[in-house]
Amino acid sequence: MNRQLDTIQVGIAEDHPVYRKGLKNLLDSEKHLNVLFDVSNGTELMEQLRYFQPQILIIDVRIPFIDGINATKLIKQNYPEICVIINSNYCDQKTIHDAAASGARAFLSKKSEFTVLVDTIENVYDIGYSFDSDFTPELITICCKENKSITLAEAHAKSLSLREVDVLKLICDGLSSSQIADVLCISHRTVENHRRNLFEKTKAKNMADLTVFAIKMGFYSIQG
Amino acid sequence: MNRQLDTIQVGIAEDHPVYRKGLKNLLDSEKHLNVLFDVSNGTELMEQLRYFQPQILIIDVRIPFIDGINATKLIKQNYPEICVIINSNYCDQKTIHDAAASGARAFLSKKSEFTVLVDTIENVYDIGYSFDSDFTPELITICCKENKSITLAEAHAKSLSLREVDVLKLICDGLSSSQIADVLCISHRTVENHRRNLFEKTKAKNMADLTVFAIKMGFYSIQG
DNA sequence: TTGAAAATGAGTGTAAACACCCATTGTTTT
DNA sequence: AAAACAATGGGTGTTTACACTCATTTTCAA
Repeated sequence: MNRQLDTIQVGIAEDHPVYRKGLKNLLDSEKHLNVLFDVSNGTELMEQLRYFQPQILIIDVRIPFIDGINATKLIKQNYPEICVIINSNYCDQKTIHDAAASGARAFLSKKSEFTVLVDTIENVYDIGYSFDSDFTPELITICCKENKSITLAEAHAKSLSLREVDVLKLICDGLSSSQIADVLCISHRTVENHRRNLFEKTKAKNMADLTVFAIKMGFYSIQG
Repeated sequence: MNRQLDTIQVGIAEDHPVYRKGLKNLLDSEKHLNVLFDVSNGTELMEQLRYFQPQILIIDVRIPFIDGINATKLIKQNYPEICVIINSNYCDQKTIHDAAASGARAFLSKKSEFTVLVDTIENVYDIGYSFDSDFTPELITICCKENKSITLAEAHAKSLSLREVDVLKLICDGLSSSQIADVLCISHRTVENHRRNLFEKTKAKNMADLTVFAIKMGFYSIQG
């Protein structure tokens, strides 16, 4: 493997802007790496993948709309040649196991050094996976087998449509249905329909409940 | 203030290597900013400060050995001219309050855009602090000068009564006025009165707005 | 101990939320 | 070509939120 000749195409899905921008710069400054795109949520990720297929994807577990694990499942089904590296702040057994089961080729703590990240990318590119010694062969088998299957419809049933997210954010801004209608230039009846669908999908009982959901899921961010 | 002529010296204390390295690069690439040092924990930070005193310090709340809040207290005592910007993943009321009370000049969410970070650095450099609109100048004065313990809610025009907080929490649980009345064994008219007072004191426009306030101020906690 | 504020309760409204029903149009999946 | 779904819009209701008015009792601090 002569890396001098190869340039590895990388994609980033990460919701913290500074981390994302910083990581993109760091990776781009590596001669053999090129960042094809960087996105802040799961929906954007799936959209980008329609047009750009990097060899390596670095995905944070907690990203909005479609989380890192579900995104990985989708990617394994629709773009099986793309290798996903799951990146997370938390390294509990469940997270790591879920990552492996979803089809990720590597799990990386956010506490890792940058050189470890680069090594991981190279390992995944070269031999297809990179799990550290905590990973039993069974786990690797799990991640390499195509056992888990998830349909796009299933993922979308759980996730919200783009328009629904627009409405949700404006609800959290404290706007009424008619105010939201004005902002989005649509009928207030349409807004009510979106809101109705939001209630159905989120199982929220009212606006307060919906707001808590939005914040919990990262659709709406407190403090800026 | 002609920023062309000034180069602001910045220090970084952040335990996540990739974030730290990425942030350093991003800041260094700004013409008017220069990163004097970047460290991964509180002990290293205090050691570096013996030799290098940046004008601005960006400190993560959760760093090893000496956490961000205690480090800020030490810095306020020993290097009062250094302006600390507290950076955190979590933006709950307690964290923000602790940051302000420890003598930090700004609080910044890790979900903020890089441009917001740069703006914050410039604001702190120019006018000495940068808190969002929830922080009144009075609160900043109290927290920074008198070092008095005060909650954000207390700082609000009128603080919330115990009963109002009870009602606020139940609103966030998604209960209607009559459901809250049942839980608290009072009339739904009383609940409406409390809710009315809550709107007055918080300047919220509706339930969604009120919920955002409750979470922002730490009356209601998301992380179950 | 007196007066302020918290906590309680109510009458009468209007506006908004929320629950059902329904349809059309365009895109994407199968 | 058919099925599924997103996004749009509407009709007709009931319930709840929210605005403004008012009063009583308790509690706590000046």
